[in-house]
Amino acid sequence: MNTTSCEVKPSATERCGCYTISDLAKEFEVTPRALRLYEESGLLEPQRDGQKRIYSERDRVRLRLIIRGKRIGCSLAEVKELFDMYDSSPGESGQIKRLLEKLDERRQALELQRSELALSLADIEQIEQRALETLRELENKGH
Amino acid sequence: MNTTSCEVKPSATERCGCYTISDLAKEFEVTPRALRLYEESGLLEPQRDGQKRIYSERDRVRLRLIIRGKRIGCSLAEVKELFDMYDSSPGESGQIKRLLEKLDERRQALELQRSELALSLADIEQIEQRALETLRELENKGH
DNA sequence: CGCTTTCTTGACGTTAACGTAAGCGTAAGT
DNA sequence: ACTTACGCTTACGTTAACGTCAAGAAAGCG
Ligand SMILES: [Zn+2]
Ligand SMILES: [Zn+2]
Ligand SMILES: [Zn+2]
Ligand SMILES: [Zn+2]
Repeated sequence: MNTTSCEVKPSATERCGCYTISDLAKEFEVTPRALRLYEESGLLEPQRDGQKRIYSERDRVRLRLIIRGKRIGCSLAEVKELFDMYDSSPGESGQIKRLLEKLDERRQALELQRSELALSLADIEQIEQRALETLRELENKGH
Repeated sequence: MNTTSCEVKPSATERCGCYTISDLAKEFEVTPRALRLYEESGLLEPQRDGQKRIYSERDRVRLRLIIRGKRIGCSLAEVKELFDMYDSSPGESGQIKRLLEKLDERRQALELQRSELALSLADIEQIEQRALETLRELENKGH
């Protein structure tokens, strides 16, 4: 951010660690609308300078996690579930164990995905081979 | 199917290769509604006995492919695209080349997915390790 | 001062892939 | 003949994750 309205008043040489909504939107190639949605879904909690949202470094880290989660097929609700557990766990060993269970669930899902993905790649290879054969036959006929 | 209304009149010892909508629905654990949607989307073309749909072995094979496609994140539209190309290609070398291109596209997408999936698994491992450490510390304090 | 940009809060629109009836016909069992 | 099961079409409902306006507030600029 680094504007006059920024509370932090950093030195000239270093960034203050504040981001506007479009700062993060550009950096992560998402729209401001998406960021507001993530907030509405309880995934981000930016501070306010008047009405304007001010995102901290922590928000930025979380946003990275959200996007990573989305890319592996997690819904926003699932991401929130993980965030909540991770937030509330420090201290409670029960929560940590539940977190570990959730992680195991997700890992199993991922490994299932991986094996199906391998099958699909094999399928593609097979179709490709047959298509290549057909192509060669066609070219031989051409002579 | 193997009913009196079946056109095929197979011998008693072998199945005729006809399936009702609920036959396939049960076998693949999808609803009849889904099968009708796949038909509406141009992915299945069952014959009719009056109004009733009669699915052939070919339809069954396609259904398997549809489901496999869905599980790796293909939309119905993408599946249809592949079906169409695969159907129209026999003979046309141009079509075959386009098919090969499409296959390459999909493989690239799959391999991207695979690498992101690997990253995610690594992430999970890391969080798991930290959680386990925290857990051990808590248990040590308990004594 | 007006102009432009960037932000805000609604609120409604969109797409995919079905779910969920409503209302009716047909077939099999008893 | 009555019931139960299954199937059909038509059509509206649902969820997720945004997109797309509209209308207005604050702030920098010449
Ligand atoms: Zn700042
Ligand atoms: Zn190959
Ligand atoms: Zn039959
Ligand atoms: Zn481990």
